[in-house]
Amino acid sequence: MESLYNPKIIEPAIQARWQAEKTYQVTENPDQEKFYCLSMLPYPSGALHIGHVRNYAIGDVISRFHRLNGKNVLQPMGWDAFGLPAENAAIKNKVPPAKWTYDNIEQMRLQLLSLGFAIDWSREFATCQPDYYRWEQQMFVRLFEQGLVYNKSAVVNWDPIDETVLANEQVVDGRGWRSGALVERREIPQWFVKITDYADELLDELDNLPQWPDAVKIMQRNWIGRSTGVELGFQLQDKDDVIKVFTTRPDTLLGATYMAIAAEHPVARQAAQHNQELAAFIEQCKAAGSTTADIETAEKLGIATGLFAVHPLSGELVPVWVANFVLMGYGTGAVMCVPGHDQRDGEFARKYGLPIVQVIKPADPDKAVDVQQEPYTDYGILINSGNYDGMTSEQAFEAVADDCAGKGMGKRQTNYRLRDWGVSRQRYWGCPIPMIHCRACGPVPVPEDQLPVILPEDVEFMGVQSPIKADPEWRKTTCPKCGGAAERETDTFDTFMESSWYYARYCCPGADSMLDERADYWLPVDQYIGGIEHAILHLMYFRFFHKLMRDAGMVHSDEPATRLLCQGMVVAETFYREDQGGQKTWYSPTEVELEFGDKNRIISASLLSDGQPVEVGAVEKMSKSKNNGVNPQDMVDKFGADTVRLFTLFAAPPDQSLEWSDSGMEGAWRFLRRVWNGVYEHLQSGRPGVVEVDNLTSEQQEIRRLLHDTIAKVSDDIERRYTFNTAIAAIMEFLNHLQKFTDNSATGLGVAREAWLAVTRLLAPITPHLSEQLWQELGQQDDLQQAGWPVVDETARLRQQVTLVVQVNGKLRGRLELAPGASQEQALSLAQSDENVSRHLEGKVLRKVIHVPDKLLNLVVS
RNA sequence: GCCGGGGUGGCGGAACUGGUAGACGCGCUGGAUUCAAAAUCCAGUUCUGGUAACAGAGUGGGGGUUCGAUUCCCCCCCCCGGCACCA
Repeated sequence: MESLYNPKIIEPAIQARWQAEKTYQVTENPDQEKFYCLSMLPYPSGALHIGHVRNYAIGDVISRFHRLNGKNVLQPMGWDAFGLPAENAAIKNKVPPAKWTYDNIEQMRLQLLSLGFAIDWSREFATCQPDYYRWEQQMFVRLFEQGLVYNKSAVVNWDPIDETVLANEQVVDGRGWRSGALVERREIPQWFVKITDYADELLDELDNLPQWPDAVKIMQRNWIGRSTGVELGFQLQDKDDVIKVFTTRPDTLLGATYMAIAAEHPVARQAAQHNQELAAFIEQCKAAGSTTADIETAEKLGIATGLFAVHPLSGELVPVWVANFVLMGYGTGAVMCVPGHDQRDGEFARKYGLPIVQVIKPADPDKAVDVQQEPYTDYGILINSGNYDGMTSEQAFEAVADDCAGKGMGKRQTNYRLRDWGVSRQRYWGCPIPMIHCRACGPVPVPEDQLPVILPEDVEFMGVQSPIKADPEWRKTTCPKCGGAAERETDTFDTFMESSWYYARYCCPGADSMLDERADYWLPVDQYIGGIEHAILHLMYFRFFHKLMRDAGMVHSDEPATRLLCQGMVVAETFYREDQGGQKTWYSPTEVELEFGDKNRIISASLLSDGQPVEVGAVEKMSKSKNNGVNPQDMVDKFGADTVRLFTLFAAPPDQSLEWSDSGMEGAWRFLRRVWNGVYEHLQSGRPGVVEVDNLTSEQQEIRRLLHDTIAKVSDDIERRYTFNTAIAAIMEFLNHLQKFTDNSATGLGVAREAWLAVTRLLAPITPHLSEQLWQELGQQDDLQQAGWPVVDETARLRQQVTLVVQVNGKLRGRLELAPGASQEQALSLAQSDENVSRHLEGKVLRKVIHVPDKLLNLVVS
């Protein structure tokens, strides 16, 4: 055995063996329990970042743990290859998006290989390959035929200078990021998939996901936002139009004093034809941002249309306003406003001097309410509501709903905040939407035998215009229905489409249909791992698509993933200098030297190159723009993959953000070297003898007790708790004890051998290269995989003594060592004879004794 | 603005079901080794007072429940993620 730990030699050798022996390639084996461990597939940006390393290190620990426990573990990898960055890179570097993407994949695959993940690479694919996306086109065509796909106009960000649609992130302070033009809201026809048809199931099924984080389930519940209420019609005065609204508070209906409609509402448009002021306001609304955050943070503005609607119950006339906080895409594009009992309606009414009427009073008569100042939004008792006076809100809800229904003015309805999934993108680098527009027949799906509609890859992509939109030849086709000249759809799919079913395709490489029977063996995913930023959108589409595939008979479970782990971001310190113009230049932490003052607080930072000071910024998510990223490849080259893996797992629990630390890396490196040296010295100490567990010294018993406590803790931390940081801490703690155990008798060496063999395997999911090497050095004939995960010897864990904490009035005053199972009387008399405890009891009366056996004794005195 | 998460020593974090706050690691201090340095090893390290034993304070701030609260409840502050075209 080499005396020095040298990962540069052992890691590539072991990786080469894994590759040659296809160690991690798996096939369906009905006789073996399967475990499908999936990490979210990366976007091939060109360089692996620490966030990827963290994600895949977590997945690898879980995969390897279950492999060691005898399961048939599938851990695949692929590439989320369509998307906006490839187009941006193409413009910048004058390289076709496809070439840029494939080159990046090559680089990133090498980086992943050097980290030693137990991945079945034979299943790899990129989502931009026609062999992949053709099945998603087929799915879309079938959904269209089932009526689950429809076309409607929806708002996009329009850049009037570049004449292109911008993504939300391409809009900076209301302007196009390249052109600087003020961005407009514009409506264009787009394709939608009816996810709302599955809203109830997506909501209710969350209760069947006990192993998903509560945070994710709560966010999804709120996102779907199911509410029950009443849809009401307000007849316009002297017109045929009826404005429909939805309300969850029909009990407040008599308090409705005005209505608000969206700028895009047909009634608003019509009214604007004879009202210049209104037309100008509608134009102004178009110029505002379109995201929910923009709308809800913007100042609430409105204007009267001059129209009045008839209140469905009172028959009174209420004014109709256009307001910037009502959106056409939501519900009916109109709301009834009850300023006495709704926060936003109240603010708006006070601002524009609209009448406020109280119709609910608190059930508690002592509670003072002045709705002119502050709306009362809770349920209560009805007042000023005619026949409904005196009813509770709950009773009035039913009565009002019934009465409106009776008059034909409304109906009970379930409403969702969730909107249908708009899948159209006006971009080139995406999966072509397989539709044909025929003048005679309207939209017609591409027949299945003509799929896939292939995206041309060898294109010049110099500007903002999509090459398939710019090329009249690509568009030209014939209508499958009438045979006449027709045009292809030139929009492409939202990339969430590809990432919604890749997990299933991994199960069936090369299948000549979307999926085949192999999917039944592997699905559902047993463990899914990815960033918390995907808690709503991706994970909702992923669950939705699984249900679509289930209803198409392709999969036979209701949910795609049984257990979910969301990891936090990777953050690092930032440093910058600001010039006179306020422009910040960001410096990499590697270029900066820190000076520490009193209590090791950072007092100043300076640039290594010129010695001049730099400002210390916030600790932020690693990014190119803040120049605070760390290249994992540099770290692997310097310390080896095992050290990088160990540090990223040790520095924080997986669901919290991870702060990068160079010295922390060195600590991880030091630990692995201590493990190596420990095995080396153990092997030098002589031949281990047989361990007879009934015939051990107390020291030998103690080290075995600590070992088996450690095995139990590490197993639980990895399998149930996912706290890899505490698992590693427990191994470190045990190593500290093991190094002090210097019993070189034959039995002592036997106990030490048992410990080293266990430590090697406990570390195997985390530092697989080191563990495999040490396993061999320890003279094992079988490979580590066959030996499996260490087994806990419960009898070794039995304690002779436990520590009982003694408190007086809740304050720690002493500790007692006693045999487990001691009674309260025994504990109390021992405690009273303790010097420090009795000092605090002196002159006091014992009022109460609280005894938690083998843990704590609290003496309450006065 | 709305939804979700977080805040504990100089730093990353631990305390799993209401029961010893600070495990483990980093950093720092002192010592051993060395011609010297690196590396390694040993000891110490929440704060205040005390040689020490020990005492007091302490988990973002304020209040509450409890024999006992980092943990449960109420109010507030700050940071992070998401908000439907970044992935």
